[in-house]
Amino acid sequence: MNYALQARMFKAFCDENRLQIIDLISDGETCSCVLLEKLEISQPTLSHHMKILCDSGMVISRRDSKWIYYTLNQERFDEAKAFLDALTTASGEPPKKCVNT
Amino acid sequence: MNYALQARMFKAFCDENRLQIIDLISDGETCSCVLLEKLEISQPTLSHHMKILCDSGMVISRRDSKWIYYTLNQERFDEAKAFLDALTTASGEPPKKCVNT
DNA sequence: AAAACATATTGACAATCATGAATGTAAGGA
DNA sequence: TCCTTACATTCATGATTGTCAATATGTTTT
Repeated sequence: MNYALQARMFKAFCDENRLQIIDLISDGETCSCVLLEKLEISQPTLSHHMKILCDSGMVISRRDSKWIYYTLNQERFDEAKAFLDALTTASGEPPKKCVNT
Repeated sequence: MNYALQARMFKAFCDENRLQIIDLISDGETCSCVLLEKLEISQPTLSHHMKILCDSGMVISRRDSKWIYYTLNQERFDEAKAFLDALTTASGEPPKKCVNT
């Protein structure tokens, strides 16, 4: 099994600014300008993080004339949690003992 | 609120090799040598990943004479899942609308 | 004490990443 | 058409990361 996709998914959660963005968006659809107001980062940096969040599928964007609104993709978060559950559950295989006696 | 600790926690899940290690350990206490046998990485690289996993608190190590055995710290995984739940749940604050009209 | 084995640390390197200044693009208003 | 606003992209830079060879440390065996 290859874990590349899941590793990529968790990269969305590896940056404090992205975690704060997710937390803000979790309260409801949020405009870029509100995020920019609350985070102490530049506009290009915010744009960079939003691209990562959208590419990872965790966040969905919607354009309304000049503005862009973001929402959480709850399905993907559920997938992340389900993956963590599956990952940490014994998969039937008995734990192989140390190779050397 | 500061998300530095949580961002650090998720870094444990950001590498495919570490995800595979976690998956292997989830079947039961596992020796370094077994991990080294199953992963296609060098011994120093494995040691590096185990250090990250232990420092993040997700994995616990135990020495038995020459060998070191690893187990998952299930509590920490539960914390991670609980954090994801809290993060993606509306925190009461109504979503602030776009600053500009 | 010496050799063999298991794991950790150091050092070097290439790759990725977060950041912001400058610039580009798209949309609305004058 | 020009100007302003909102966001994206490009580019450069410093920091972090994953990797392995070489070496060190700790443990058991001979």
